[in-house]
Amino acid sequence: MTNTKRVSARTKLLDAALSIVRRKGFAATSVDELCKEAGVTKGAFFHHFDSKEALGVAAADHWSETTGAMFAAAPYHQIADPVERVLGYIQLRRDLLDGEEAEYTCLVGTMVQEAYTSNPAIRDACKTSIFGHAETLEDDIQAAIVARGLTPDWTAKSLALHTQAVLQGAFILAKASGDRSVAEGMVDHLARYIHLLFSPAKKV
Amino acid sequence: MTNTKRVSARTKLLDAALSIVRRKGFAATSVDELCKEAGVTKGAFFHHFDSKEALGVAAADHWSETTGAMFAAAPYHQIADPVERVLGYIQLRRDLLDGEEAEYTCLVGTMVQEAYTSNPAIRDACKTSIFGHAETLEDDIQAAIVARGLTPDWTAKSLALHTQAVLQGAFILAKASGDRSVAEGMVDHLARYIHLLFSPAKKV
DNA sequence: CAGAGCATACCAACTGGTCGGTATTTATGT
DNA sequence: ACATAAATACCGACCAGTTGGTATGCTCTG
Repeated sequence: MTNTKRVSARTKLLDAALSIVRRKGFAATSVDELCKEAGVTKGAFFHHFDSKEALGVAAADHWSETTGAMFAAAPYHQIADPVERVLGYIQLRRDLLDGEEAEYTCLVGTMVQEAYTSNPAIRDACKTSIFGHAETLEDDIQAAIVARGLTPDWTAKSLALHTQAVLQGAFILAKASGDRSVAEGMVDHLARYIHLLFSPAKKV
Repeated sequence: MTNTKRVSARTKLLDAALSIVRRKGFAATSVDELCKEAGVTKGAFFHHFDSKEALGVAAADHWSETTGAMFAAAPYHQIADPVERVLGYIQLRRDLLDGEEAEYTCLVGTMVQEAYTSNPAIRDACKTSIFGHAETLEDDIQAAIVARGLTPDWTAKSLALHTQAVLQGAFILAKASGDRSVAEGMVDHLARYIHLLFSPAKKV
């Protein structure tokens, strides 16, 4: 729709939202604060977004796009064995925990807790982001099931969602403890679970 | 300290906080709203709590006490086999997902996401609640390790925390999707993981 | 000059918090 | 047992600052 020459105020506001909302939550983040961080005025804000709620929806979409592009370009996709590919994804998520300071958490996981009853539009945008990302894992998991000749009593979809649940939960424990390394322990358990599920040493 | 004959305003405010904060988040819950729900006035609020922040800390503590008492009284503790006892806990958590309308989520998991950078006192109270609850599982898991004669490369503590991460993450996915049954799928995966870890069919 | 992009000034509603006062217990002295 | 003093619990009007949102106008570019 818009051309967005240079760095538009809209993009700067969305980036500011990603940063501040992840730290403080959506409700605690004021429009003024967003504008100050982005270096624009309130007039610019309400020129690009009809309301603070609309900014929340746009931020969730923006999050889906940026993270989606990042995971799509990740090298783990080139691993031949589908089981190793799934484990490659989990290893990537583990590596990301050591990333930039306090920039490791998930925007939509944070927002949806505040919005799931009071703000359907934001909740739906968060839902699309989380479940859409899970779908990118589903094919690899299904291929892994076929490759190992399994006939599990669980679905590829449910396991893909389980990985997201573990990651979201790991973020919460990391935030509560103030120590990101505890999250690594959770991800290690997840990797071990995947390993056990697809291990040929299983019988009965 | 206080005797709290009848139903004191303090208790009513804490109960109101449990209800509203879990639905809307801490920042989006106003003091006025809390008072209205509790049926008391602002004077009562600031008589019992120095600030809204102090209410948040007290609510987290209140949450720890009520849920702690509930889990302590649960029948799964009487299961003889420690592995089955751990699975009994997970089954209980699964059953709770079908509980009262929108009353299945965790107060401290919601609050800590908003408070972990901006409010150390609340964050610490949430940390104590989550990690304290995890500790009640640790002994059973350790006993299970001994009972099965395992020498795992993971600790009872890390597995206890992993269960909490799965549950917290399951809440987020349930909120995002508006469907609590997806959370059941995550818990089932957790139960399967526990089963595989302590399964005697494992080798190498 | 038309319209997108943005800035400034402004507003009503709401925010957390204060303050003087009153009702209700509880503690104490006799 | 009873009066009284002293806390404690609670009320509700009020406040200054902040909130999301608006109205208007300037300034570019095509």
